[in-house]
Amino acid sequence: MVHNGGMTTLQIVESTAAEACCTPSGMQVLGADEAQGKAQLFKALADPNRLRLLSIVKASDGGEACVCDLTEPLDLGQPTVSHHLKILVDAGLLHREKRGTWAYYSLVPGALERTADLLSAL
Amino acid sequence: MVHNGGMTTLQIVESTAAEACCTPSGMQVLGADEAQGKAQLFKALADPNRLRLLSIVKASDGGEACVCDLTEPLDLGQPTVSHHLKILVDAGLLHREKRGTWAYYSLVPGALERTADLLSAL
DNA sequence: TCGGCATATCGATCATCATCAATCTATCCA
DNA sequence: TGGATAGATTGATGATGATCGATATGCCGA
Repeated sequence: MVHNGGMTTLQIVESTAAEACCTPSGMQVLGADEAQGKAQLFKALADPNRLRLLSIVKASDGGEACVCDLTEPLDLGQPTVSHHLKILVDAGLLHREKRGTWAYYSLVPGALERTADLLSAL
Repeated sequence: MVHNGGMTTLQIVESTAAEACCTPSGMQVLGADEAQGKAQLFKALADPNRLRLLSIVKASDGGEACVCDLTEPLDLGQPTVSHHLKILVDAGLLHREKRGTWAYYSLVPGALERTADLLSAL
């Protein structure tokens, strides 16, 4: 609100869900739909155990780890770890590959960097 | 877990709460305390309305905005906006300056960039 | 000093989330 | 084929969070 009686110059840019992840060129401030999608990504990062999962996977030999690698260091039950991994996969941060009995998780290349860019581009 | 019967090579590095935000040089994976602190920061970003608040403040004239600038575009009640702003201030992302009756909020310089760096450095 | 305005805080409510125990599915091996 | 193992799914529970109405605080102008 401008206290000299003038109009505010802010422009709210709305967008459809389909284009929620690509930024319109003329955008001034984040629209509701884009904000929703980006918040979803940060929600995936807003848990200490999920941050540790990403860190352990990144530091693991070969850049991948299976669930049994991740249960012990986090001191969580296997279903809970599996649940967190699913959230990270759904967010596009982790990749899941099943080989035989084991499921191997690895970082999606560039995903963390793209997420970081979201912040600078806010 | 290494399936050839050998020991795992992962090292968990713990740290006290006091040093939760500075990364020890020899660190391999995120310890529980560091993860806690970093998750707290991402929690502040994990809400679409708070992302829009940051975006509006950043795009505002002079880089600052008061609560009455922010209530209308978000279509939220004033107490709710005030609540979100407090979370962003507590997270170190926004700065609050009271001038007369109005409270002006502005981005903490470099805060978003530092948060982005947390991701690349995971 | 008083009334009005901007903002903050409080208390309650409803929704979301993290976690676990139990169970299910799929794969491997004997 | 049957048992064992890795991982996913389900259902329940306790905790955390977003939102609002009501109220408190603090500042300004008459």
